[in-house]
Amino acid sequence: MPKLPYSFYQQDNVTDLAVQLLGKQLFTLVNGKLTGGTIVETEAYNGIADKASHAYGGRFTPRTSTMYEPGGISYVYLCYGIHHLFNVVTASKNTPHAVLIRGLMPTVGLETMLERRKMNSLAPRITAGPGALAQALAINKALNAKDLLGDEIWIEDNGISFGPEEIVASPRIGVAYAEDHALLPWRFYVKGNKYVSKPHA
DNA sequence: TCGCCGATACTCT
DNA sequence: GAGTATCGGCGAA
Repeated sequence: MPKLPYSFYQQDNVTDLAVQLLGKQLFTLVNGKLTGGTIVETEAYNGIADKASHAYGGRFTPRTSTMYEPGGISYVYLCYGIHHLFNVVTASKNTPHAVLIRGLMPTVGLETMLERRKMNSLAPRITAGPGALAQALAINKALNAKDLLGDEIWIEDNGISFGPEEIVASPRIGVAYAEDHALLPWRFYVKGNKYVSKPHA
């Protein structure tokens, strides 16, 4: 299956791009283990204009500098001291847009994922939620700022796409501090899918 | 099945 | 020194 080209990642409209990522296949190859699945939940972060973004107001720190790179690389960071979160950097250089991947339907490397998650049997929580899927795919800071057309972490298009009636737009999660921007419907997920994180619809 | 609550360490002020 | 784009265990129904 073809990997998504740079032209896909460098689109300016980050919310459109977040919708288009639903149904794409995310893979990692870590320590010789291939794991991956279908993306079923995303959130858009709209650069310097978005109060919920780390780059709000043009904030530029060692951590956020990755987001200012041209679209087509990963942005991985630690949240709440425990969880790694995986984002796709989008748009062109110096436009710090990003899409957070929040939910994945596992298809490849189930045994490896169960082992990494310390689970005995398959349950939706194996990859439902951004911290959970990062652990299942062995995503950590070593995978920050990686080329998404490389051979450690990448996204493929296998032709799966969801119709508008299958996609739900809702407010983003955990960003209540973003005031008026907290209610923007920039979280997108596949209706009824078991691998979507908490608030289902 | 649902909702509450605490863990935990890194980043920036 | 404070705040954080979360998860999972526990108890109640």
